[in-house]
Amino acid sequence: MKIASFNINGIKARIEALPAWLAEAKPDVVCLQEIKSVDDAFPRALFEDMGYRVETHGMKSFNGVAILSRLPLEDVTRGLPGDDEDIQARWIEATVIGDKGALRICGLYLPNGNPVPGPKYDYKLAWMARMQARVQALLATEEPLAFYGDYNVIPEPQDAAKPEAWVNDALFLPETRAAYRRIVNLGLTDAFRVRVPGPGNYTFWDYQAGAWERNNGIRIDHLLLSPQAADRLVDVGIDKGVRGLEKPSDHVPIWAELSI
DNA sequence: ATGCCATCCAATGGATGA
Repeated sequence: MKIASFNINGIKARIEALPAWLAEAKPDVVCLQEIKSVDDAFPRALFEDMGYRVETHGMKSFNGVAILSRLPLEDVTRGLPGDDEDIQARWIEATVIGDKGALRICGLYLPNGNPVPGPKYDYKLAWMARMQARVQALLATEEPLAFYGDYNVIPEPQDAAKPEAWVNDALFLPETRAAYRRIVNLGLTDAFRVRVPGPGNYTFWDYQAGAWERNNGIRIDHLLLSPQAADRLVDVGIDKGVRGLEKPSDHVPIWAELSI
């Protein structure tokens, strides 16, 4: 199955670009971030008519995640465990039923965290600790797992065109990268990085200052796989061309083909 | 650079993003 992650920066603004990419890329499952819509306002029928089941976890104005799937979904849950006070819509899980087995997929929109220091950065680090606990709990099942989404983390200097510009940013601070490594080091595989070494692979280009035209990008959207899912990894890619089309998101889709 | 662009909501600007 081909599974993608795409931060669309608003479903209303991407009402043409998202279906166009789906028709071209034909993913079986897509994790969306920043739908910026309440569940009732999400244009479900548009995607159902294309053959996708639609599961949303939205809120007014900001954040919001969703899973679109042409394969059956079971046991959909919403929200990242660990803080009943947290009302931000950033986490959704579902079990996808493939031809050769099941995959538990978690779609996530990890907090940005800027400015640093401050409550937003504290929230980011606390959220990452909660995610670490959730990943650890799921890994105990020894089932194939996929954690797809916008991590708002630049893992290494080679993941930014200008790493020096990010040294004081919440996406690249040593404490952020260490928190990200604590998650990866539970035993997850960065599906893109194990297949494509080297610099120059980005998933985000700012709208400002001609970042796209200058290829001033960063790699912050990641596909992390549990050992049982990584065993099934067939191919990966970043659909970079989407960034140059009409009315694009500032992120582009990233995908992996798994033999499941 | 501390917001050059974009989005959303609501109001003719503010909050947010990365």
